[in-house]
Amino acid sequence: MTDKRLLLIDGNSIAFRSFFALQNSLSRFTNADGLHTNAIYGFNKMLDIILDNVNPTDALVAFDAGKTTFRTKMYTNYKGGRAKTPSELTEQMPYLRDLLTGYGIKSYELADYEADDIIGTLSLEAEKLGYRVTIVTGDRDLTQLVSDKTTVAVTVKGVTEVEDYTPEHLKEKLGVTPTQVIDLKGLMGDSSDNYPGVTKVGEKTALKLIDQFGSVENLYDHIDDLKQSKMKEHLIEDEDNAFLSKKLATIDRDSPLKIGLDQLEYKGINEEYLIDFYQKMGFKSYLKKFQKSGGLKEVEQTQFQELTKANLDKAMESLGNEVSLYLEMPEKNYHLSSFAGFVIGNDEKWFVSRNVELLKLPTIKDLIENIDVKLNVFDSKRTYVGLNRLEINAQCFNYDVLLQSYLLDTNENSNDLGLLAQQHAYYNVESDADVYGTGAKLSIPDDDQTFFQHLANKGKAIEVLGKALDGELKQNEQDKLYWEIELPLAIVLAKMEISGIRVDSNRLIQMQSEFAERLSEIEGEIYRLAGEEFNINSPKQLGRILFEKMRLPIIKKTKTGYSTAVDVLEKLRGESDIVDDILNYRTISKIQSTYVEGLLKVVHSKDQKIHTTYIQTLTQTGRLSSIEPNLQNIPVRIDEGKKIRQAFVPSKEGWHILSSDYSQIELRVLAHLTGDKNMQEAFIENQDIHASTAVRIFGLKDASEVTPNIRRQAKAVNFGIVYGISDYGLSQNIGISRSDAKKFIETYFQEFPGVKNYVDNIVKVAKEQGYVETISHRRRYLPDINSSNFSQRSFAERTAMNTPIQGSAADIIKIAMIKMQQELESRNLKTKMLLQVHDELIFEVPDEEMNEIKKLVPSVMDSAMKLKVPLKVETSWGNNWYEAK
DNA sequence: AAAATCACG
DNA sequence: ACGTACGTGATTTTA
Repeated sequence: MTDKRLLLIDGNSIAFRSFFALQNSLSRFTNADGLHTNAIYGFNKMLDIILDNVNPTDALVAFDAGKTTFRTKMYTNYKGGRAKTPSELTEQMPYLRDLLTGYGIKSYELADYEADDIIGTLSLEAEKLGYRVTIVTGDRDLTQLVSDKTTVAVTVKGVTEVEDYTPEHLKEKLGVTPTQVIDLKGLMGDSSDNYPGVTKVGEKTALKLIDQFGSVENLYDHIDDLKQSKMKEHLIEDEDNAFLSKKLATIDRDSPLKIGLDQLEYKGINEEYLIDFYQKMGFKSYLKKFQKSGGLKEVEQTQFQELTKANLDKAMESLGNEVSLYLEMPEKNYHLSSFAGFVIGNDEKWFVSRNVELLKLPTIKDLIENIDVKLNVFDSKRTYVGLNRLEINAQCFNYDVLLQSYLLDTNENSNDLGLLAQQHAYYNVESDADVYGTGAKLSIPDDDQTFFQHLANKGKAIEVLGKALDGELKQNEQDKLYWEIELPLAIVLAKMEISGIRVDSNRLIQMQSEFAERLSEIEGEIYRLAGEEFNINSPKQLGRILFEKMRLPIIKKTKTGYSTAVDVLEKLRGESDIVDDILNYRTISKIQSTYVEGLLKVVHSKDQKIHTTYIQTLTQTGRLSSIEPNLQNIPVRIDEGKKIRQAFVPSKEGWHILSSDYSQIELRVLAHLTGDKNMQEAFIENQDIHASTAVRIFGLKDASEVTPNIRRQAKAVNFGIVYGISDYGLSQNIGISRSDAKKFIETYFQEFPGVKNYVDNIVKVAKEQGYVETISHRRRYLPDINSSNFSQRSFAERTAMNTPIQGSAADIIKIAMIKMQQELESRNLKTKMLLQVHDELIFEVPDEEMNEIKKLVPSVMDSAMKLKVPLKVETSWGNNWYEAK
């Protein structure tokens, strides 16, 4: 006897399972080279679980060798008609072999044979020698191999859960013996392998027949015993098929392998190889395991010295005119965060301290404020704001590694320098998460050595990466984008955040009690109509009331139950008065919780202002985003919500709020990018663009024939074009049939041939180069553009159309903001730029500057970039944001 | 942590 | 036949 345990894995089958299990997150699983990695990741996960369970002494992963096998010779249609394997999976197959090498597991394939046959042959051999065998597959056919020595683990859903088949389990579940699995397949056939079996005989019937006769052979020996039935006719007619199918289903347990059991020893993981592989694949979670076990390559530690008052002057003197600086603010919100310490230095000289007060001392402050000293940082906006809070005014930022990385690839924007460095193949700095912990456990180490070392490593990482990424930006022709737009913008944004916007808290508090009163009224009415009290905020409970208790028609379902979203409720309006009450309740409670109460929470008590944080390195298109709080989605469409804007007031008595917004900027960018003459003409002649679109697509004589409804439809078409149009989307949006929507789009493309041409071309460009660009060479990669998955590919195609439009509009307003800030400063104006809302800039203006500003702002904005059509800017002002509209 | 909903451009 | 409009963030409930 032996205590050997052999693990046999059906490689193709598990790869397929892994791929499809993680198909929804396909786009999240790509490495730096754009290779998809979901199947590899899933395979790895499965391996870990299986190895842990089986603890094998020997192991092998068997793969299918190619398209043709001895089975295709028997039956040409074997596995015919199968959908082609998605290219996203095919490209991963070679790397699976590398993964297995890293795990110390042999992989094997044999011409003319399938993985099943390899597994069948080896398991039989092993059984003879007394091994225990475990077979892992996603294919239940292999259960024909189970025995008292061999278990077959079939994946249930995904790859993490398996069902273990033993002879007993097989009997219990299907009532058959292992060899009868073959008879079963013979009778029922296999649609995925494309062999027929007997007509109209499925699993149920086949099991019944096997229970009765034991085998296909015996069944046909006694076929006359069956009483006359359709089934009997089919059995007789398809006798050949039954035997053929049985043969096809039979695993060859004597295939001519050129590998023997003695070569399958499971050697265990090759750490160095696997770490290298994981780094190539970008598998951070797997890499982490090694870090914990201490197996990861040693981080090269940067030398440092603690900075003190005593050595400060000499230290700064040694640094020259380019330094890297990292100011550690552990909390996310840097307007409020504590300061944990800093590192400053270059080359081999790195100085660290926990005491940020040192930064205020002359030599170091002078260095940072010296316009000739270049500062390399990670996140210049954060650093600027932090230093500003210490009353230090940073002057000359140079490399901002976060910003550079984001411009190179919008997805590489981690706020953790260590993680971001990894994405650029720099490993000599750990992630903050590893050194400081995360969530509730986040804390700066008490131990100086640990903390200082990490800071020093960060300084070095910035120095090395800043230079490297600068080179990459040049290669991509993105250097102007970085130096002339994004880097200067970071400081403009920092100044806007620091200025903040004054909020009249008393106004909000007054609104709070008004809304509270109305909410409780509506609440009472809803409870009365529903006949009971329940949580109106819970879609689940609301769904039960509306669709079960009150029996309103079900319009739409979500993953978890009934949908109660606005578009559904709107259709139910006539059914019961409760619907209107719910809609009202929703509107008001949204305003109350998110805006009235939400904003009150983030007003700084010190200055009665809100200081948002703009995120410059997040969106896929180049827009900004705004958090804590989001000041880019303050209500405006519904008057009740819009009143929130009354609480946004100037910071000084007698000043006004002024707002300027670009009119139709995205359609103007579209007219520019597409070069469409008809569209350009409309803008050059300053026509109402939606009306003129309506004239064209509805074949009207002139604008006088455009009714509001027709204009509304044309407007929806224009939006559709910008979003990457589909007939379905348009039909849903304006409530017309899909075929009508299709006609609209066709007519649109006839009338605007330049647009049609652009749409076709941009998709082609995206497919060829893998990314699209804005006017300023902002880049967005589209890894799914060649996907075999229709919906992923379609999504990528729509984003290919939309991103250059939305992104170029973002470029334009960013340029305008930089010029605007320059003008305000060079003219020594007191006016402050406060907010940006994608196509709109908001200022607070002292009365004496109003005349100048109301001309200056639009003129800077409309001249920000020269397009083939004019840019149009509309301006208004008032005592608060509500009035400035 | 994910899902549902709804606020904005 | 597939299953959709593009880009965001905050709040609440639920698993």
